[in-house]
Amino acid sequence: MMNIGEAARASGVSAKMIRYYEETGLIPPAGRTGSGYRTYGPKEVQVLRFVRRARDLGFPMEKVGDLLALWRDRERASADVKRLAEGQIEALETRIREMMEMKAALEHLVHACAGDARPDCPILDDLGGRVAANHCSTTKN
Amino acid sequence: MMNIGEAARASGVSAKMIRYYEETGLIPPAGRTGSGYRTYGPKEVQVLRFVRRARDLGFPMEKVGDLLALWRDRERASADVKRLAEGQIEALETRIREMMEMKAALEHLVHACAGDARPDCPILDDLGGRVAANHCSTTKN
DNA sequence: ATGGGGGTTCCCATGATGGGAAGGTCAAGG
DNA sequence: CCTTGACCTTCCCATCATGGGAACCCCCAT
Repeated sequence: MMNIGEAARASGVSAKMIRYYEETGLIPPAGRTGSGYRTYGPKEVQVLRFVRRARDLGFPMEKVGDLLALWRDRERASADVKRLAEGQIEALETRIREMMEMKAALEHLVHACAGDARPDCPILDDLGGRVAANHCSTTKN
Repeated sequence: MMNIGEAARASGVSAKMIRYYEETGLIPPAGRTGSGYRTYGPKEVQVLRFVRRARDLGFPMEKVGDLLALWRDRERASADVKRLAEGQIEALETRIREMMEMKAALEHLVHACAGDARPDCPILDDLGGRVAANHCSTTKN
């Protein structure tokens, strides 16, 4: 039996987060020593590592809860797990796409900017809503 | 002169956010009518649109503040603006990379999961820290 | 018994946004 | 003139996941 600090080190989840997960019901309340210290055994540490890995894969806490429930349910269908994972892949794809659009727009602007000591700057012109003078207009035709 | 609702519609920034930007000092305090309503002219709306576009490009509020300062400074060097934009591109790249790694890991797991009615699931096995039996182990040799 | 390194709870902050309550204001129409 | 509905004001709370820190208690080794 380990205390919360040891469990944190063993699982890679900070003590702060362990308490938070418990408070929000993601994980069941840990046992307590007579003086109120939380205690963790190997099984609890495994749960924490599970949570850690799922979070590392970008699952929001709520989905981690769903995954934990499936993990505990020996009657589960692997299809349910797969669905969750595919949903997460889609969520990631959406965010990746959004960020790549931002990046592309920025690269376009950066490309048009001289980046020297002069004040003229198509980046600011664009942000300010100006038409960017003569530099590849948005309505290309 | 428009009130905050009209300015919100004209700029694409919600009234709530306009007040927040003012409160945090990102934009200067708006003028007020005798009865306390905030008033906005075309110039103020342009500032709001500037903020909106910069946020759409993923700049955090702090950097938006920097951009606004450069925008207002007619002595600026475009190199300074470009540096900010390039920094933002890097920030985006980092986050994109992280998410693509998550996505790749998930795809790997999803690929290995039958996704049927049976409970056996390499996804859960992996999250639980098991070695995934005989299915392309992590230490491939 | 004392000191240092834990543990415990509770509150606050982040970043950017939305929701909502309580109360004042404005404009249009009866 | 008064009502009504849409709008404004401020203030508080919630999100999501995480960290910081205060105040206090506990355990072990010296």
